[in-house]
Amino acid sequence: MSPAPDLLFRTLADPTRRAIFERLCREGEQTVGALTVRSGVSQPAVSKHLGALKQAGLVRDRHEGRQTHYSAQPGALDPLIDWTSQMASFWQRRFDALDDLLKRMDQ
Amino acid sequence: MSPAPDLLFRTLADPTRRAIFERLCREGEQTVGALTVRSGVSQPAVSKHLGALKQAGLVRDRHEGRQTHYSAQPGALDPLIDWTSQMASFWQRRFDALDDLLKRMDQ
DNA sequence: CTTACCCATAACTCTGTGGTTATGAATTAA
DNA sequence: TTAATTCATAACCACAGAGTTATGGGTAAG
Repeated sequence: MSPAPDLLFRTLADPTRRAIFERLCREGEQTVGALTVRSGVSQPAVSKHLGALKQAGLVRDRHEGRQTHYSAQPGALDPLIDWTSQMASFWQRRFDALDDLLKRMDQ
Repeated sequence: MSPAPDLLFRTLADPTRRAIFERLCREGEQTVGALTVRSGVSQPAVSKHLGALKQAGLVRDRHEGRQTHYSAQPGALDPLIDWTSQMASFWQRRFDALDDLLKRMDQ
């Protein structure tokens, strides 16, 4: 199996970090300074969160002069979608099996 | 917005706990003892994880004599699915807007 | 009744990590 | 050149929480 879901869950578990990612998804590319405003934490904290998001493949950075622009990398959520639908399918499969069993018992 | 995604992400972020949930999804209802075997941790640790999963609405417990049976509660993953598709839609919307802009500039 | 078993809780330890301030590197402005 | 800015890194602190062992409550078995 892919080890990807683990890193994604860990990275998105922190509310501050997830809020930053949500802002990048909603509002598009942002500089570190812009993200720091109304983030509730200091600029170094934001930088560390962005580093974590980048390592998880959730964001991309683009250097332009002395400022760095970050943007969301939506495709990185795919392993998460895969995992959830897989869990759902496991449940569905067992449900179907139970359904079959009940039908056969009914005969 | 629903505060649900936060609890779900936090709960599923721990590998041991997520593994327990995965086993319940794959193999169906299990007792605490059965889950402890090959979990890699002690029985009290498993109990605590099950408590966290229950509080997040991810599992149900059923008491039968002196043993407790736990089973996955798949519908609880819905907020996670909603959140991911919402993030994807934000991205898509901005992509569409950019697309429009480029089309208009092209005229 | 006594013993054995299953699970949950309590009490505690220790690591991971999110937060801070301080500082430096790189770039732009004066 | 000097000063001001933007961001990243370093060093440190504090707390959350995942793990452990010890123990007790409840149920089944002898």
